[in-house]
Amino acid sequence: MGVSKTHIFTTAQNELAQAAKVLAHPARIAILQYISQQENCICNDLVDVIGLSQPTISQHLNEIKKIGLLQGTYEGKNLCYCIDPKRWKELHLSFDAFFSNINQNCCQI
Amino acid sequence: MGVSKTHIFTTAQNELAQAAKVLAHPARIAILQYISQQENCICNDLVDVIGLSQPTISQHLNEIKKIGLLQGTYEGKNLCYCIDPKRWKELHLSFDAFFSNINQNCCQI
DNA sequence: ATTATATATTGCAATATTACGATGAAGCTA
DNA sequence: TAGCTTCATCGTAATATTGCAATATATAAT
Repeated sequence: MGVSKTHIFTTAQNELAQAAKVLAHPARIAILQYISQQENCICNDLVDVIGLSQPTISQHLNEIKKIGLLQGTYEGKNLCYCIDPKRWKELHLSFDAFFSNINQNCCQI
Repeated sequence: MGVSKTHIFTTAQNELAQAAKVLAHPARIAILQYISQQENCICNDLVDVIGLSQPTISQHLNEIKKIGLLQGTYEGKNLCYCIDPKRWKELHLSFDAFFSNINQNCCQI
């Protein structure tokens, strides 16, 4: 089989899992960390900074873009990728809500 | 190739990605949410609550256990799985630090 | 128009993940 | 002991992910 049974879970559960999946690769963590620290940036920077090939970086950027974390505009021949701060904040809140919701009294030993 | 080049990233980046990978499946989100709300729980509960087979639940629990998020003890024939609140807090802080670290001035449009 | 540079897409190979039936191991109950 | 319950592990099939070479596309500069 190998297919995730997404239909048996809630939308919120699927969305959080989807977001986590984007963060579930060190290259994408590194890319997001780098981008979030720049005034602007282009893909070619990332190839040098991260150390993966240009097609691979492009694919990772695409994954990040899929969950709306990037906003990009062409400036001349260079593509300027930036974090969408609104979406970033949304995800921050989602993860925070998930981690905040825990019963600390669960069978302590 | 298909192998993640973990060696070109920092330990922190790999660890955060590894933690995110555990959250990158709706079943594991659901399991964690369920367990964190219970005083204690057994795998058989989860099979009914989540709706996946017992071996699949067992595998998911194992993934969650790998990053130290579960502490479990046998109580009679039943296994009592619980969240490790210390580890939970650690991960909460890691994700929080990641999301807090953003330069909001990045080329806004 | 031609060339150079930057990014996207395609195709493919290697590996990882997801899921479950079958089976095994461990403990309880009678 | 025999049967039952609970959970882990094995084996296997389907699908997803990761990575890159090759190639395509798009803009800039000459």
